[in-house]
Amino acid sequence: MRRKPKTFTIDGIDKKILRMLMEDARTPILEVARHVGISGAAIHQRLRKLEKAKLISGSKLIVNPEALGFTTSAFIGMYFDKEGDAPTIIKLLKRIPEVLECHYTTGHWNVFLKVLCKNNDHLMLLLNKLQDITGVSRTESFISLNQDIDRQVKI
Amino acid sequence: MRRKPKTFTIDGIDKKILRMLMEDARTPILEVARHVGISGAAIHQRLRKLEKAKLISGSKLIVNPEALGFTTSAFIGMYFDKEGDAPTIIKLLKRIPEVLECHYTTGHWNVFLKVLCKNNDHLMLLLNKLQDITGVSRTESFISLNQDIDRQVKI
DNA sequence: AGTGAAAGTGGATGTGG
DNA sequence: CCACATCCACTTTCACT
Repeated sequence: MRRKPKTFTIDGIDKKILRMLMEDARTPILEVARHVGISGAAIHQRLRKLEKAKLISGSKLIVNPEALGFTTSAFIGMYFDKEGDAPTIIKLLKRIPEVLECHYTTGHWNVFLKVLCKNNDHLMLLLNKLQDITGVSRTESFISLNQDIDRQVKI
Repeated sequence: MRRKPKTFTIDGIDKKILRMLMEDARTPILEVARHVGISGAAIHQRLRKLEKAKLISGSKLIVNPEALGFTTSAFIGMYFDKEGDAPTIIKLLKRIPEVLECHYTTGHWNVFLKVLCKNNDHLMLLLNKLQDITGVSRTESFISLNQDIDRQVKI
């Protein structure tokens, strides 16, 4: 199945709308309208257009993990015995809530995870759990002591 | 400055509210109310309480980078000549829009980046730019071929 | 594409249980 | 901590430009 080029031309007004809502998805449309200088109805139409073009894929409430006691974030590179084990292992990883991201990567590892734990003890338990998965030969982990940048694609 | 333990007790209703809004921050409060079985006013009060407790740190419109032509995501580990160069280098990294995340890490690297580029050529240019930063001695990069999991902390 | 207004719905708040 | 009722603001749609 061949797809057309998915890139979509958006103008300066679209950019302003997106930039505002990327910072706060609950900003009232009328406030956006005042900011960009067109009517609320026009903003509404543009948002529908952007959604239809799949440029907007939703909105999320952002929770602060630290307030829930999750203070240890880490990256984990995993080596598998066989490349072919990947689908099965990934299915298992999806069931582990501490795993926030899972990437297939080039380079050293088969997959690369971003995980979130309450503390170092919790992370140790998680590492043990990951290493016990059948088909996992080795893991390498890197604790994130501090995250200085966290943002989306620049519009 | 010593801080009290920031963990906060949230009950099952709070969890249901958060889970719904984490999937779609624009879900009407009244719909949440119907779902959890209490009034809209009560949901509103709980949300204010959760915000005051810093458990909610905002909401974001999620844009789909692929629809904008950004199809190459990668991780980059960076080595610095001196640890002390970090603040200066991080300041420069903040000005590079392709850098979406920047983590101080234990282990191999001084910092670890998540970047987003349009394609491999674009990534190459970015790597050159990063390597040209004064104080950067070496970089290692891992292209994410596919991301299978992307979520927030489990409530 | 954008405007303006109309109609419906949801958000915010205070009083009371 | 929650329900109910109120008021105001916002969303959504439509006819027109």
